[in-house]
Amino acid sequence: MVTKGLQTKQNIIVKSLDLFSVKGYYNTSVNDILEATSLTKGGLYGHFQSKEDIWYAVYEEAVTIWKNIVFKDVRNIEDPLERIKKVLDNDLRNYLGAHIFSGGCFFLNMLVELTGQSSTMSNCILNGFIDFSKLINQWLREAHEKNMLKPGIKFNEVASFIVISVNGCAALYSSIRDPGIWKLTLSQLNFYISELKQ
Amino acid sequence: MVTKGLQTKQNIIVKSLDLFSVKGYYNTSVNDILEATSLTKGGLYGHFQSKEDIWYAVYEEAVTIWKNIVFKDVRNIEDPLERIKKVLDNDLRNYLGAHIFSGGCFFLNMLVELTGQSSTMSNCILNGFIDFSKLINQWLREAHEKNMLKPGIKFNEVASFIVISVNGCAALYSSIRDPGIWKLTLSQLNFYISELKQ
DNA sequence: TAAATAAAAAAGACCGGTTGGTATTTTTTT
DNA sequence: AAAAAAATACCAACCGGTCTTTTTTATTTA
Repeated sequence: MVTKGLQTKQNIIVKSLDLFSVKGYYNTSVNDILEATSLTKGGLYGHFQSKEDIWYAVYEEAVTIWKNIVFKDVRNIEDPLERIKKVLDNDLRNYLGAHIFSGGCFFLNMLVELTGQSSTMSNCILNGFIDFSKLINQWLREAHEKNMLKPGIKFNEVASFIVISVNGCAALYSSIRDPGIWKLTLSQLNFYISELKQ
Repeated sequence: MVTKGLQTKQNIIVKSLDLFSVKGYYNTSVNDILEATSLTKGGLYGHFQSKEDIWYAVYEEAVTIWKNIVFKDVRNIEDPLERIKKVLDNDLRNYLGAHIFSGGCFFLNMLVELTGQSSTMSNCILNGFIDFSKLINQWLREAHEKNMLKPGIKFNEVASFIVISVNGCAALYSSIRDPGIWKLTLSQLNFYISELKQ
């Protein structure tokens, strides 16, 4: 059974996620969260010890949401390169382009804001990107072992470059808000991947 | 002759540029600027009317510095594709990789932070990126007119994709601080551009 | 060249409002 | 009736910004 308290806690997380993605962590005040949740100080601080604690809960929630979207209908794809293309399509079309978070990509926004401010928080984000890059790297190696790639391809560099491009897209799309941005990124990334094939 | 006041004003701009690039605009307090410049409230507000006014002056300064680095030894390059490569090399190696601003790329950091907060300030940054993209677009068209490119290349998409990738690189490099990041971006971007040739 | 003076620059005290966070009391669920 | 949840009042520190006074700088005059 879901108690009232857990419902409230979840609501704090969901509302804060939206606020953080739009206004950023530092420029979102605890008061903003109180307004969004119709709570008072006492009500909020009964569920979390600090604003930073809210952020960690928000991060976990964001990861869960992101994974559900990005890895949808992916694991069953045989061709590793097609698998990568599908993940990128999910990420740019169904995550970024679908405005899952009002402020764009929560992770990119937070990485940029928190770098140089809080190493624990920014490392949290960074590790997520590194894991994502490692997964693509692994799929590229799989493609290589199936003799699908040109010789001399550096998997880790390609994987990092893909993650980098996706994040650059997130940065510019959040600001421009023209679907052409993620569409062009998708098509150029597909071109780039196709040029890896032999 | 350079008066004392102009020296102080320039110092405020330089110190604020560094602070904004590291801590961000909102998380840099006027007090931080006072500490960095060894000024007091009265001394600072004699030169600028508001914190936002400081930001605009900082932006102008950052643009000047960036242009001087990125367009160094570029205009005299005949081959338009080599010209693009040189600009990217300057941007990633001599601007981003050389830590011209302590916090990484001032423009990317500000775009992410200010989007959704101040449309006037974020548009200021955005227009800079659009101009940069237009310039690359123009050079690509030049390459096309010299029959250097494969048929069917969409110049504006390629130009946007290059700007997007460079910004993604800035986001991740600021956080990871491993030169491998901008080096790999450079090499993959060069590969990508080489695949545009016929 | 040195003193006088006008103007520029900087100092410092102060303002209302907001920040994240705490402790206690009241209300609502179990 | 016990426990969980929420409300309320409060805190010191800090926010961006203003105003008046003092100090320094630059210019003029003797």
